Amino acid sequence: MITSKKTSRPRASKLARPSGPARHPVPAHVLRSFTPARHDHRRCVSAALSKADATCNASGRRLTPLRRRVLELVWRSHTPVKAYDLLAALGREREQAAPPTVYRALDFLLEAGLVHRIASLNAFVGCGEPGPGHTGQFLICTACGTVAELDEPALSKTIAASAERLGFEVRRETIEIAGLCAGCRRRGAD
Amino acid sequence: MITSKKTSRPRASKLARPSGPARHPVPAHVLRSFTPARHDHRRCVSAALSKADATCNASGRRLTPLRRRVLELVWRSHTPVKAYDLLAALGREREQAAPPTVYRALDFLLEAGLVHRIASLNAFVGCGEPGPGHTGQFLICTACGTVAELDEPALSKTIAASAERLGFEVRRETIEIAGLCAGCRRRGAD
DNA sequence: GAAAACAGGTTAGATGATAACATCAAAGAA
DNA sequence: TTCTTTGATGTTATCATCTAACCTGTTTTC
Ligand SMILES: [Zn+2]
Ligand SMILES: [Zn+2]
Ligand SMILES: [Zn+2]
Ligand SMILES: [Zn+2]
Repeated sequence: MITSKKTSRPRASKLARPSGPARHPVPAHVLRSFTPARHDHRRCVSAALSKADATCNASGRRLTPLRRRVLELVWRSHTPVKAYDLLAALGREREQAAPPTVYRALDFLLEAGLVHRIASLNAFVGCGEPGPGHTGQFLICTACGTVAELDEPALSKTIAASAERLGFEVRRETIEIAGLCAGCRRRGAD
Repeated sequence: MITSKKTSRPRASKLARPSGPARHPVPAHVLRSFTPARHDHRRCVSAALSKADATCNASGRRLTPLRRRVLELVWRSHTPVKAYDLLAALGREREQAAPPTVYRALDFLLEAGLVHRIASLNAFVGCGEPGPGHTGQFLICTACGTVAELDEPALSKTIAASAERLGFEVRRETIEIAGLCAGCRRRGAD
């Protein structure tokens, strides 16, 4: 884990730019997702928790200790977490933990836009950029399990155009791309 | 169901064209999906079964009576079917039907590309255009439950470009767009 | 025909998610 | 403050989805 703690914000454009004519810069949190060995994950966690505090305060939602703890557990890695794994983790630190405990916390976090559900995996990941009107677009590495969240307006636009032609009104997008991340490709994962 | 059985193929272009400058024609099976009252669904079913026979023959797969029957049940509508509904339907017509019966049949049909799994619904739909290298892109009406399959190269291309920038190798796309179909919008569904 | 591969039956259980009701704490109203 | 309402969590039970493991019979292949 390399830290570089000083600068107030890691500059995405500095780190990114693998080659192509990137029309818009790759967000920092995406990069961190796919460089698990090379980043200080504690920063991801604390950033996520701060943002959660902020957005909940702003929207009048109550980020209770339990909910906050579940969010923290979700953020233990960039790999999607199963509800029952969360349940097990909770069970280790408090006596009372039943399925509804964790599912209710997850419902809250989903509602608040702090986590996303990965439908194709029945699992949950923390959202790196919580905010309104942001739909989940995910790259999922089948080798290391890491999930990176995209935010490609072009993608949504293409979908909107397609839907438009059929008179279809888009409400929710579920986009989950499975494959191999750069790291796993390099080390010849299958 | 209104029939109009005579013409050898329903003309997509005739029915479609809601307004826009459709860059490529909307495939017939997509249109049929979203006009449930206006098409002879028996044609969908028999077409699907013929194609299934053909592709299985071509690829040396065995479309056994059970598998064929499950496919037929999946095709009872353009609405995704739950595995346990299939199981119940099977149970009504034969004595022996347990979960593995239907899940194994579904696995086969998925493998053969004859049905798709809708991850966001834990359900299955028949594939209108079975064939290799074709990834699922779905529009799902939350009001009437109808699912239409898209095949938008532009969409895949956009995803590929995005993935490229991150060095990500795409293997499988899960694209499920929930919303309202034209019909349900007209009749003011929510 | 024997061996191998495959389809399906059968039993049991793992995993994922929710319903319904009880209890307690926080937020608002009187 | 005290009452009231709302919301968060505990608790129990159950439903829903999916799979492992083992067995039997049927095709394929040699
Ligand atoms: Zn991290
Ligand atoms: Zn990876
Ligand atoms: Zn039809
Ligand atoms: Zn509809």
